[in-house]
Order: sequence, then C-alpha cells, then structure tokens
Amino acid sequence: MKPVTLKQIAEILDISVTTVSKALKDYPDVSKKTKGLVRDLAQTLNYKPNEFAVNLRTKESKTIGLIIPEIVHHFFSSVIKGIINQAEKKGYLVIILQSNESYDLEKKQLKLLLNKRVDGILISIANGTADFNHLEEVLRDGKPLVMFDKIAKVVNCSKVIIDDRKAAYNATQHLIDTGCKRIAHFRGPLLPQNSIDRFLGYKKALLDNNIEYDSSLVYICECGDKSFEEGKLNAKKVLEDHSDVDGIFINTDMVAIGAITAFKDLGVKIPEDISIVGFSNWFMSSAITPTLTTINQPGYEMGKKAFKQLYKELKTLKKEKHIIPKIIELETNLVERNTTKPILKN
Amino acid sequence: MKPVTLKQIAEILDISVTTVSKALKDYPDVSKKTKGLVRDLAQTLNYKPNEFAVNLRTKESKTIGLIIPEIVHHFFSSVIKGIINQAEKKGYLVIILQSNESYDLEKKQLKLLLNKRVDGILISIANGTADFNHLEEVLRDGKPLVMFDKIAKVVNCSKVIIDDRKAAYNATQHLIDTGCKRIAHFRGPLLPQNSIDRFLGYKKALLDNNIEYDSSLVYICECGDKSFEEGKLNAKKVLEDHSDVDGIFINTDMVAIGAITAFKDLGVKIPEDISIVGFSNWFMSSAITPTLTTINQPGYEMGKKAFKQLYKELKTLKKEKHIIPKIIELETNLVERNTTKPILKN
DNA sequence: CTGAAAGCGCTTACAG
DNA sequence: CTGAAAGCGCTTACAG
Repeated sequence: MKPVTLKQIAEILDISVTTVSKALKDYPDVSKKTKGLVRDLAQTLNYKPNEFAVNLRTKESKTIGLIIPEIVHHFFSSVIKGIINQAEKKGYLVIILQSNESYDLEKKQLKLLLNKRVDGILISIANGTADFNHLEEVLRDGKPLVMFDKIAKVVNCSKVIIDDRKAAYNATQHLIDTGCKRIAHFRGPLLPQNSIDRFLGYKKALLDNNIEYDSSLVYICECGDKSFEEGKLNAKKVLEDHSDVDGIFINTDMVAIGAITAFKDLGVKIPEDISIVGFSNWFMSSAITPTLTTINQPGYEMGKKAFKQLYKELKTLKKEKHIIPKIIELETNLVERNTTKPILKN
Repeated sequence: MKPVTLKQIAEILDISVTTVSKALKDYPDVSKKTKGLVRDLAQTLNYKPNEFAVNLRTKESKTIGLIIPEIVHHFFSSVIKGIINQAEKKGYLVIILQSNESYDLEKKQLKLLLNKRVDGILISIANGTADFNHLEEVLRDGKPLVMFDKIAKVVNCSKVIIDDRKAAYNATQHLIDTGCKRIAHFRGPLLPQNSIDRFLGYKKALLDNNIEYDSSLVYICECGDKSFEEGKLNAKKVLEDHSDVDGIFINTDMVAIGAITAFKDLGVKIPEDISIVGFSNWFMSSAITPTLTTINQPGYEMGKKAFKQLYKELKTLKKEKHIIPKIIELETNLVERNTTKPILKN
C-alpha cells in the first residue's frame, strides 16, 4: 500500500540508493548485472518514481495549464482535444480551467496555475478581459505563454490565430458575389478582438464594393449559452427593422442556426429571400436544412499548433535561450453550402 | 526571475526558516509583529510556496485525473464542466485525458496518472474496455476511483450513473402510449453497459405491452464521430427493410437528428408517419425541426456529483478510514417535444 | 515566542 | 563500476 522507494530497493539488494537510481535511468556507468537486478526487483515491487521528488529536483512538472472561456462549445472542445493529444505525445499533461468569460475568474485561475508551478500556460482570453497585467505576470515569472483564438495583441507572447478580418471579408464578399445588395451583420460582443476584426472585415468588404455601411444593420450577440436564442431574436428584429435586407453575415454558426430556424418559422426563404453566411463550420452546419455556408475555422489544428509552439519555447528555455514570440496564422476557407445562392456570372 | 524561497525571506529578516514557514501559515505560536514582517516581505517579493516541495512533504498534489472517451461531445463536455467547477471550489485541479474509446490508450493513461501521483481518479470507460485489471490497479494503489456514465459493474468502486434501462423503458413506453405499434431501436455498440441497458429497457417495454420483440428492428450505431451519418443511414435502411415501422427509439440525440434529417429528405412525416424518441437532451434537440422528444440526461450534474463523491473519499482516506463504495443514481426524465404525437386518451 | 534538526524521495557532481 | 554526500524547498515534532 505504501509506495516503494529507491531506498527500499537499495536495502534489499544491499547496494546504494545512488546505484539504484542510476540503474533505473540506464546510466552507462552501472554494470549490466546490477542493472538487471535492480530492474527486476523494481518491476516485481511495482516501483513508481515519486514524481513530487523528481519535480523538486528537476524543477519541472511536465504539466501545463490551459484556460479556456467555455468548455461546452464545439470549437473550444476541438481545440482542447488538439492540445491534449499533442501534449500527451510529448509527455506533458494538461490541467484545464474554465474562465466562464470572466476576467476575475481568469485572473484567479492564472494565479492558481502559477502557484501550482506548471511549466507553461496556454490561454484563450475571456470576453471580459481588458486589463492584461495578469498575463504579463506569467512572462515576468519566466514561464512560456501562448495565446490562441482570443488573444490580447499588446501582450508580447506567441499567438496562434486566424485572420478574422480576412475571413469575414471573404464571407461578406461571397454574399455580394451571389447578388446580395443589403447585407446585415450579427456581430459578437464589443470587447474581444475577433468579434471586432470580423466586424471590420465585414465593413471593409462593403466599402470595397461601394456599398454604403449602415450601422443600423449591425446587431450584437453575447454569444454565450443563449447563442441559438439570440440568433432567433435578431432574425426577427432584422425583418421588422429592415424589410430590404437580403443577406446576413453572422458571427458564429450557432447564432446562424438560430436565425435560420426563426426564418423558416416565419416563412422567409433561404437563400432566395435572405442569404446567410456563418462562421466556424460547426458540424451541425452541414446537418441543418438548408445546410449552412460558413467559414471553416480549424479548432483541432489550432490546439495542436498552440501546444507545439509552447513545447518549442519550453525547450528554448531549458537551453537558457531567449524566447522570441511568434505569431502563427492558420488558414481559413469559405465552405459553400445552401444558405447562399450560386455565384453570379458576369 | 528565480523563485523566492523561505530561506531568502528568513535571511533578509534574520530569523529562522521555521518561523517564516509558521508565520506564513498563521501558526498561533508566532508573534504578531513577526507575522506582519514576514507577510509584508513575502508580498513584496511575490513569494509563492514551491508546490513540489509541499507535495513531497504532504504527499498529496491536490490534483485529480480525469479520463473520458471523447471530449468533443456535448454530454461529456458538460460532465467535464461540472467536474472542474466543483473541483476548483474545493481547491483541486483536474488533469484531463481522452481515451478515444480505446482500451489500450485508457490503460496507458491510467498508468500515466498513477505515476503522476494524482490524488484520485475519475473515469468514464472506453467502449473497447472489457478487461478491468488496470482499474483494479488504482484501488490496489490505495487511490480513490469514481466511475461515471460508462462504468464497469464488477469493479468495486463508487459510481455515478443513470438508470439507462428505466429511461429506455420510459422512452419506449412513450412511443407505445402515443400509438406506435411497430417500434425499431437504433442501439449503440455491443460492449458498453449503457447501450446494453438501453436495449434491454426497450425490449422490456415491448414485452410488458405484449408487443413481439423482433431483432431485425434493432440497428447498431458505433456512435463515434459519424453518429449523424449513421442516423441518416439507418433511417434509410429502416424504410427499406420495414415499411411498417411507425416509431423508433434512438440511442443518442445526435443519431436521432441524423435520422430526422434523412426522413425529412425522403418525405417521411414526423411524427405522423414515424415517431422518434432520442436520448441525452442535447440542446440541438430543441433547435431542430421538428423538435426532438428525448430523455434528459443530466451531464453537468453527473460531473458535479462524481467529483463530490471523489472528494468525500479523499477526506475519508485522510482520516485513515476505509472507503465504502457508493452507487449514486441520477434521475432522468422524458422531455416531450414534436417528434412524438400527443398521448392517446383511453 | 523562536529555532535547530530531521526528513519527504529523488538526482547528480564528485571521489575512489 | 560503486557510493557518500549535498541539496531541491518545504513542514513539523521537539527543545528551550
């Protein structure tokens, strides 16, 4: 019941703890015979090195921390999967915390992880986060920090992102190319960089096509638990406010699916009356009727890349070298489905 | 850059390490003055106790391990959320691993966690797991183990479950009560206990209502990434094989939604031609048209209860008392929506 | 109220 | 090829 220690093995074999330790780690300066003896006994006794002692000596825990705004979310859970799969391959374990989009919680959790002495931190910041001192703190602690998806531009660490502005531009351009003239936008909250960038991409596409930007066509969604309901609600509002709208670029697929549901109930034909482009390529977007045209956002890939970058920095740090922050941008692409019309020939 | 230690604080204040340690932990036998001095300095130096050393002394890591078959899954991600929220409240951190429904991976990961010396383990076992020695090993190690949702009956540990058989019975009974006479079942894989239990509940409901059980009406789904597609496929098969089927009880909502999609494409009217009851009450089931009648399976609650039980056992163990395994059964309920007809009056 | 000392279980530089 | 010793940074029983 009580765990076996090196000392016990040493006593049984009547050799030193040093030799046992070396034998188990296959040091070249231990005889084959001794190694065999030690290994066999370790096996029979089911010896497991005490990680706490190892950590204390080596000053690393082979554990990283991950803070994410919301776990029950298809995009984020894909990212998590990418991270832990990759981490496991490299011998790292991942502690996961959920900030619930709250700045206070995020701050507290970051402290928790730092106290726990994880080797590095992966984070996607909360919508509520506008002050970044807690993130700088990680860097001051000398720990690698990699942000992904929801990042803070001003923090000088590595980041794995997509070009939200470009993706949104393409989404909007697609609506224009398929004949839409009066295009609304359901955007995300005001603070997070990606909902700002998606909004700016939308706006730029309009301007580049000589379509006047009308702020009354922009609707805000919190994009929390209620995304689906918000989509329904905003869909109804658009119809009331602007009977001439013929296309909508929507911040996330979940909201888009809410909107589609409402439009179907109200007898609005998609894409004939109103075309819709979503964002994220959640698998339900190919399941709903009509299937949703959307921007494919590679979650699993993003998680994988984020861990890989953190791992690189972990190794750089071990060599006592300086970390040079890197911005990694993943490609997105438009997936054409049935909520938009075919592209007009000209 | 290098972390501050108790020793450094002691040297600066010219007192002993012992006193510093005690002052920080608010021992009653340290003078107020000393306490103040120590705390202030600790604060300015941004002292953080070295958890590795603390772990080594206290023999606990305040960390638990969680193994789950699949993270990108609404039910499981809800469970995770319940677990980590509850754990955080009690000062525990959670390391999450994904078994990918593979026995080999699950076994390897369990070993990993045991080596890491987590204080306890929470697990939902893989579909591929038929041998339970790796689970017994946890118990032999003297570590608390709590299983949830997908459990192994023979392992003598605490379990948090729902009564799958009863829930499936109720689902099937509802189909019968709403007038269905020829009821098919899309079941899960052969091995896991819950898909067996759901099947048995289905069968029993038929028998209790004097409806003959016909094995050709039972279709198997892997219920992995392809659930949605499997639902579509099986829906088509049912129509080909049995034109007289008027109701289907389906193992999971995702598969059910696939089936609904296929039926709509094929012009089958739901619930007029075929009624459907799903399982899990995934939020999409209230978003799809028609909204899906289903069994509500409380994921978040299950996670919360599972951690609470583990926490209790952790405390029991600290008191050197023996753990008495407990089976905790959560209530499920049928959520009536539009894929079933109103209940017949008689 | 304060502190010297032992010890948690390992690793590794050093001596022989 | 083997081992004594120091040390990682803390906690706690014990002495004064």
